[in-house]
Amino acid sequence: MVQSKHITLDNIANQIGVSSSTVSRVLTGQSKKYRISDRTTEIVQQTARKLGYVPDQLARGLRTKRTNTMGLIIPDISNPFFSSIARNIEIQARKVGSSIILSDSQEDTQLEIESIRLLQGRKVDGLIICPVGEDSKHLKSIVNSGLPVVIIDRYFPDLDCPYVVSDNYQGAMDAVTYFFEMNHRSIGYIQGRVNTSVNNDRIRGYRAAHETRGLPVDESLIVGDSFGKRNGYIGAKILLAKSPRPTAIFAASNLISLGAMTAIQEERLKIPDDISIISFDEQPYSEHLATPMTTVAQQTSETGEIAFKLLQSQIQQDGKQTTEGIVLPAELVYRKSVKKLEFAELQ
Amino acid sequence: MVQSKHITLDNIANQIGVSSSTVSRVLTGQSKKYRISDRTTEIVQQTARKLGYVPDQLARGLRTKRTNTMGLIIPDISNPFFSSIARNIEIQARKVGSSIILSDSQEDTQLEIESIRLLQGRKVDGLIICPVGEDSKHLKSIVNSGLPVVIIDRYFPDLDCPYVVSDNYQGAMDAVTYFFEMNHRSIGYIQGRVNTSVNNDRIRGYRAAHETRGLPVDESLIVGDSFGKRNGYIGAKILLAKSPRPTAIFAASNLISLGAMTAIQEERLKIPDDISIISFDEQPYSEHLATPMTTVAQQTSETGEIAFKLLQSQIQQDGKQTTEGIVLPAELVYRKSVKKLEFAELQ
DNA sequence: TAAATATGCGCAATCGTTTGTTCTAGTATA
DNA sequence: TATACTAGAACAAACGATTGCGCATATTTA
Repeated sequence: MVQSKHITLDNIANQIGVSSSTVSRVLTGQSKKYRISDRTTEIVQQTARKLGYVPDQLARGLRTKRTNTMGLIIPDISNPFFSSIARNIEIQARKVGSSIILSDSQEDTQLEIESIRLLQGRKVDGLIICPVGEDSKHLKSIVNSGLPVVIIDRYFPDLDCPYVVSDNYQGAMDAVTYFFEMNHRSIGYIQGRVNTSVNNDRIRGYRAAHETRGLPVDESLIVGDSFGKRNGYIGAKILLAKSPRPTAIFAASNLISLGAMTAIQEERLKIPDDISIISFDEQPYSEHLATPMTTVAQQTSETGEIAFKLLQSQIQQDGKQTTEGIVLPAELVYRKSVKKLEFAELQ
Repeated sequence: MVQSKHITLDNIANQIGVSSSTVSRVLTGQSKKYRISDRTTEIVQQTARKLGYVPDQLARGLRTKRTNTMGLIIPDISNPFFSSIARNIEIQARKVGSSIILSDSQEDTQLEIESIRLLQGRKVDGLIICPVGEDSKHLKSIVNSGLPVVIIDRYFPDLDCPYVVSDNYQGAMDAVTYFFEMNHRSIGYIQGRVNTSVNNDRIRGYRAAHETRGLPVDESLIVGDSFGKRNGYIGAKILLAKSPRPTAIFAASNLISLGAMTAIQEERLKIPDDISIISFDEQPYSEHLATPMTTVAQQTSETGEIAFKLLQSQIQQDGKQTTEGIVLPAELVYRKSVKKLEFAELQ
């Protein structure tokens, strides 16, 4: 293999005595358009192949203003919910020859802002962001700058930008309604980060379910402030210490329920006999848990695919967005973590 | 905000009446070296900040031959084992201002090869690869090309390239030995992709544990051919159908054990009463499973961090690698999925 | 006071591609 | 035979940043 270093268009051009522009045109499939002869075309292609030419995307991007690269900013890629989305974005990207630059914002708005800067410098064609905070100032400024952006998992009412989210309202409503149907009346809610759309919508669903039944919401049953495992643990500890103890817990994420389970275990309580639980986020392991978990499943692979396609079309239309937002249904997956209370058990 | 479009060095230079080279030198912190006056330095910095200058990494990379970008090729980013590694790589990268281009090879060698090409074109400074197949030809050719590469999770004896792997041999040995200590004698092994170093080493450990005890290996107890969930399901089905049935199953990955659990459930068997199981890969949910799972824990975050640092130092030393390979211990996490057999239960 | 050195910065080439324009033959048309 | 096309390809200017070298002044040294 004569792969001395890096083969450039000029290398090829010199090798066969044509100009680099000719080589470029052939290799980008513009032979016809620029009337390159079949013979020349053939020779160029052969030589390129023989030398193992790989076009320099930096140079190309510099010239064309298109890098076929997209930025993906995720709060925590190790969370299977996000990594599943990421995977589907990557798979779509590959299909059209795009690459994904991954940025883990570590649930930190400051890092998120830094990531945006970084990715802008890398001249990504567009950005898919799962924003971490309540504030959308930095997002607004980048959307205004004309860079195509798609938001996932969250949305901001005052931000004019396409988004893909689950129907968190309906999902929470269904879950809590199901609790009601199983005769639960005291349902704790371990929420995620407050003031995010995800959380707001789920809370709204939680309240709406109560309202529909004409039941008041006990505000002291709403605890927590993050989507992490630790918060699940703490939230459950608090809920379980109340008396009377709530009979059910609604956990706002897979990590929250994991933490909650640890707390429940520590208190030597059994699911669902002592406490019922429903968790947002279906996971491969949900059915294999000590008590198979009733969950609210979000469509992660669809989220990824749609987000990418939304971004793509936005890029192709040169930043002009046509779609407003897409809401994907969230579906309750029934398992064993909710007990049907007999009326005798109710206080 | 006067962020018309993209601010370049020239924009700044014109604005304040200096040359773009001066601006460049100031902004890259070379004022002293090139004797730029404090006054000029100050003005340049202010103007750059005011205009919101973000250096074009494409142009910079084209000129400097350094992109501060690394490629990461992973078989399945939605697998928490890999996403955990990916996360730690990204966190390290961020610390030094590097970006990660993520490529999901979808367990397909062909896609892996494509990914390598793609990333080469994007002029990554280096590559971290978790190779999917048994073949290392394509890896060898890229290592020879001088591009810094670090292999993770696997290694190839004939490939001169730094790697970071778990001590799969020891991990498997410990697991199987523990089975023996609990009086198991018939231990099924649901293996992953054959002929990968991971699998080879685990098999070696499995065999060595037998050998140490002077016990023969029943080859029919070694089943399976992939690290996926489906294979776990099928493998378990096969093992459970044998008679006499093995008393224990060693699952070569988190996904395999997940699949195996489904099969075990279908057969209406209980862990550990009817069948004991140990799984490779510790997961956040391991302790919350129907039967808390005894696992072989790999150090995923360390793997990511070390891999990145290995790559970094290789890049800084301009491709000359000094390290051979790093083996991280794998630790048995004891839980409840292994039953101590009474001798009466042995055939 | 002449020579030497220091200070502060600009010139212009370069990285590898793309692309609008131009150039040169050969061929067709009038 | 002069003119007009056409085919085929080269020229050269970008894109934005970096960097070796050079060029003026200003200051110091002998």
